[in-house]
Amino acid sequence: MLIGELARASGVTVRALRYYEQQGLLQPERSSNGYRQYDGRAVTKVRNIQLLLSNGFTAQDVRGFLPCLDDGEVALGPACPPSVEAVSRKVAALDERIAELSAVRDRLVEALIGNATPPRPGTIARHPAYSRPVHDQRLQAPVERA
Amino acid sequence: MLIGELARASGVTVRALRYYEQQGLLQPERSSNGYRQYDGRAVTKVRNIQLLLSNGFTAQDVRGFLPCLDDGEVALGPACPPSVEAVSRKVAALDERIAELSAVRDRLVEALIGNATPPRPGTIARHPAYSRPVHDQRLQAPVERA
DNA sequence: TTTGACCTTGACGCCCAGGTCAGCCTTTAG
DNA sequence: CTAAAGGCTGACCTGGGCGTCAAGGTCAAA
Repeated sequence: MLIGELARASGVTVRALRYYEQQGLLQPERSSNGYRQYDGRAVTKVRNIQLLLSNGFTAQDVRGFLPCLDDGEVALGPACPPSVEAVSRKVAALDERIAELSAVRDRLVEALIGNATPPRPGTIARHPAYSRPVHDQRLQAPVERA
Repeated sequence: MLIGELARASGVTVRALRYYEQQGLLQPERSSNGYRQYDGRAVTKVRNIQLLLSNGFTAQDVRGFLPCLDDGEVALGPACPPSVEAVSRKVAALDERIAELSAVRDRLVEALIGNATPPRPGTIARHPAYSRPVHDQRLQAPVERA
């Protein structure tokens, strides 16, 4: 697929795609006329890249994540100890970030509910409508449709 | 407390504090000599500001969050319907962001564990060491110690 | 009284993630 | 053959979140 199609499919701009490539996040093939050629997996990959970038990670951070987000074919996991360690660190970083945001969320919910209830750590009046959401949507798994 | 002390206490730079003020996120008192004077709650507030900024929110976004992060004295909650709605939207935005990051996290963990296990949505081989962390640290509640 | 730490307001600079424009080439449709 | 649509590179611009001087005021200790 060409760059414009990928842009539409993944919801980012053409400019952003070229920028990602310049940052080493994408390596599309080139057809004889010089046009970039992406395969179907790029859609998922680009969505994931954008997702990380829009959540406060830098392009360099994302470069670190990429080998594992790429897809199942990549040699990773227990067979590749150094990268396992690296990825573990990434997971830890993500956990930290998620915990931070969750904390802010909870604080907001507290503000919403406990009007006259000052934030007393320990026993917090919780409204059922604002209990923890599910957060279990799996990340875009590669959808080979091209 | 003076700006330098707040900076040390909250872990941000003096420059950042002045920037936050310029962006309308902080309104410290001024003593007769023109020095900024912060109270104890500022430490918490600043931490929360920095937390949001470093997680992809803009200063404008943070302005929207502030009234509820401020602390218990502020009139909010059911007594203040428009802001309740606004805050609800913020909570939703946070939930979305948390879900996104959680998804990335899970994908990474999958890469870590399921070496020869391609990402099959539904049944995913999970390693106990990489099950969901707790994420239940409450946000910095105001600690009046000054 | 002088030194040093800390404060003030500008103002310019930097990085990052793109936006935008210019000038040109290629492919498809009429 | 020509126009429209899409692609290419290069270059400059932008906005957000600060870093970093510059030039000076304030205050406590020596």
